[in-house]
Amino acid sequence: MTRAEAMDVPHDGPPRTPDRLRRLASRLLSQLTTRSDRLINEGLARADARKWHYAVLASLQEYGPGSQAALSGRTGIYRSDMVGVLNELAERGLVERAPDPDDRRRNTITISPRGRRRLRRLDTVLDELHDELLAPLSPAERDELVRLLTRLLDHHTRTSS
Amino acid sequence: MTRAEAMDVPHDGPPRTPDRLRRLASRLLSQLTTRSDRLINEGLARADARKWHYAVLASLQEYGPGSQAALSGRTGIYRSDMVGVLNELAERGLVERAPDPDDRRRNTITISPRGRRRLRRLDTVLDELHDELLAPLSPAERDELVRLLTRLLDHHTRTSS
DNA sequence: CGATTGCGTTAGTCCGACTAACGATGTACG
DNA sequence: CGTACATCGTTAGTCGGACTAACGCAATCG
Repeated sequence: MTRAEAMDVPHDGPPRTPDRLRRLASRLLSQLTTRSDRLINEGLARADARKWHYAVLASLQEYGPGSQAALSGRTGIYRSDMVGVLNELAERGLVERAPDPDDRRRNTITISPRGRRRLRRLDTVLDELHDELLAPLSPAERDELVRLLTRLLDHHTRTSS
Repeated sequence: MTRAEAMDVPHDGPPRTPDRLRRLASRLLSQLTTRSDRLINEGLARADARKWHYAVLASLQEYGPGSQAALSGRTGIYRSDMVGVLNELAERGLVERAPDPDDRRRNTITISPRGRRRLRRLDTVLDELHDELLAPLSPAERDELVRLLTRLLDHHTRTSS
């Protein structure tokens, strides 16, 4: 059945990926994400940052101070992991953690001036990295990709979360 | 700058995700992939399979028998992890592992008739799962998505691998 | 008041990608 | 020929991300 196709790859040839796999959207997603994550993580590491840092700073900048739980909701970072992220941000003076006077169970997290500067810096770092990530696509195609991904993600978050 | 936007969410409102994050292609990819992986893994688990099984079976079907190293190359599974996958497949009688007479360092892996049946079954399982995954998109959009992802993946595999 | 709920935190699980090292074999070359 | 080097299968283990369990403590509800 597929015996004929085998002729395309005489004996040992380049180890090509089966067609069935290459067409699989789920596989394309995870393979690409692996590469994308590596690219982004390495890029951010070079700037002494991690993507969680960016997520938290952006969230604080756009929606103002909030409790750790609130940040968790906005960023998608699990509250269990939030502790560590905030520790890292606080160490670097990008964020301030103060007890909330209204509800002493929670901390109020505030972005510092240095945090704002940091955020701006990370914005450009991420821009460059995404330029690399999306290099083969035209601006229109990049938009289209983002549009499609957004629709899928929205669907799967509303439908099961 | 983003001070104005804060007005959209008065005091505590629904924990909405910052714009900066929602537009980030890398973030869309990893979030979506998390969901996609979960969907696929659970679906395959219900059929007593894992995606690696499918990858190996498909590779054997399309390119014929091969050494573990060859399968590693075709499927993208690390050779370290290959052992376990092949054990699982062999346990289920989907695959046969025989020493290669020409080179006694390697095993030749062959798909069994049962493996072929299995592959056909998994084909339809995956079809259904992808229908769920891509539900919000029209057929044309699904194609477009696959096209875009493929181009990106190809670019990043040729360019750094 | 007591029961329940929400918050921050610690610890730890699970899974996928990936590295290191090893024994057994095969290949190249002085 | 022999020795150095490469390859294959395998084991063990690292690392990062997503996620669960449980706890103490403060607030809130009935």
